[in-house]
Amino acid sequence: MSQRKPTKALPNMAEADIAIVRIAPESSFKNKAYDALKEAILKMDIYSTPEPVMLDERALSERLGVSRTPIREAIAMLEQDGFVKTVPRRGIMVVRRTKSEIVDMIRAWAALESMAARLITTTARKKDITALRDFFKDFGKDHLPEDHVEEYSKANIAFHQALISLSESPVLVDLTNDLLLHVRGYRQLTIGRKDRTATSLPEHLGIIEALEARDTELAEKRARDHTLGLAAYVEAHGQELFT
Amino acid sequence: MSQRKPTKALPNMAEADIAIVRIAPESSFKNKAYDALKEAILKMDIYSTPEPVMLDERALSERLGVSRTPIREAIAMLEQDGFVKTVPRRGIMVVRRTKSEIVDMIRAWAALESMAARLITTTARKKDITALRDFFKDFGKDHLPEDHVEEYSKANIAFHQALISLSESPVLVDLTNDLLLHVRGYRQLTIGRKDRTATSLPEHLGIIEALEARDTELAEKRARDHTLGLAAYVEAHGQELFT
DNA sequence: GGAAAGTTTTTGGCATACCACATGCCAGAA
DNA sequence: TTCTGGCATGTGGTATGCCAAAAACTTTCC
Repeated sequence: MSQRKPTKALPNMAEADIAIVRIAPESSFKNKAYDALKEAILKMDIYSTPEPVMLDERALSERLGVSRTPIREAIAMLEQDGFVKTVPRRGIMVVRRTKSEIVDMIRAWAALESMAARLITTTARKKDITALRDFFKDFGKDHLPEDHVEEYSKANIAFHQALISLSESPVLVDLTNDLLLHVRGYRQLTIGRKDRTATSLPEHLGIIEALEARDTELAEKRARDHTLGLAAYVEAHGQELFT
Repeated sequence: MSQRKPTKALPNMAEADIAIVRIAPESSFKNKAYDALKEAILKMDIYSTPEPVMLDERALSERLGVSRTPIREAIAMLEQDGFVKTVPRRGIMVVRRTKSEIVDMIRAWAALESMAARLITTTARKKDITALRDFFKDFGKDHLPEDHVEEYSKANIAFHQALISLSESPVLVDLTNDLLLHVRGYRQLTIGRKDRTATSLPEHLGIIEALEARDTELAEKRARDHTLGLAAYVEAHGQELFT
């Protein structure tokens, strides 16, 4: 490897200064297809119909304007994620999770989030922890969460994601996001329920207080119990959602 | 779109009741390639060479005797797993993890395993818990773990996997297995170290005791602290492994 | 009529051809 | 000798076409 002699930095070409921006690498069709399909799957309500939702390679390739090859690669990736399942000569079906699977995922989420809380007590900055309260600053006596379920649900998700992020652990962040994507299909049906919403906010504040107090064990426990509470709720009341 | 006539659901074939198992769909080339490549990647020592290990689609397709298409689909899956990273027109490289990434993964593992321990105290059968001791029954005063590092390391992994399995949580099992696959490359270099091995076995026994006692909080704490101890160990002593 | 047999259509799996871009080598200019 | 542009070559990306199996549809025959 030859050393580059630091001669004159640039030849004195005045025109070299023209605004040249790095050209965009622009993602491949494979990745574009992956993103598009993933979004579509997350958006559709797969539990509203009795029979499973099927996908068709050729139809998709036509809809997206690319050939089947990148579509198939995207499908292979989605299958790794557990969003679809392809059966040879039958079709590609969007995976429907059972209630116990969802509960199981929420438990894993609880595990990861409690670890995040633990880490936060030892590394996060005070101001970042306090900032978590902002997600709920719009809610109060005259703006109750249980009266604005939709709005609260969004704040809820944002809070949890921000919380995990504070751990500065990429693995925890990624794993949790993956789990949330799978669970989210139900969230609009379960998290938002009035009876749970009422207890949710105080618990969140309790977690933040423990974090601020740098009480590792307490923060971990509160984070865990809060999310395990959701798991128990889904387990108890989610039956009607899985007709 | 033509309506599908709901004719008779099933013909009454009495002989359909004999134990016919769906004939093996005999995995596709895509999946075979995925398995083969995954195994090969896990087996290779990617940290021994300075420059990254590269894969070549065409070479692989020739070696495995299939076309590039299934190979590419397998690569796409491995990329989802985080084992490889493909850069357009440059190549496919086996991902090398940094020390902090490994430590991060071990922390997530600790989170999941402590949740598993928690669940086990409430659901597992006594005999299954007790059976966990068997993994270490060969070790004693005249057969010290620190003198049979390789053997102990295997028992160690088997123990942890059996432990997680007892939780009967597919999500915890899968997530942990994935993490272990990534961490394992280091395990032979770190877990097996004498100084840590000596403290490992007593900690394992401590976990088992807490499980048997159905002490949820204690079991969770011991499982967590044990694995966090490994994380701390790697963080402190693993530097030389990431030259 | 209706069921069995035959035919067409659908659908994912795979192979192959070609494309675009990154690199490296090299001849020719400076 | 050094630098520069062109060209050969390597590598992943994409488009197509064909195949086999399963499902859907038609025809035939009792």
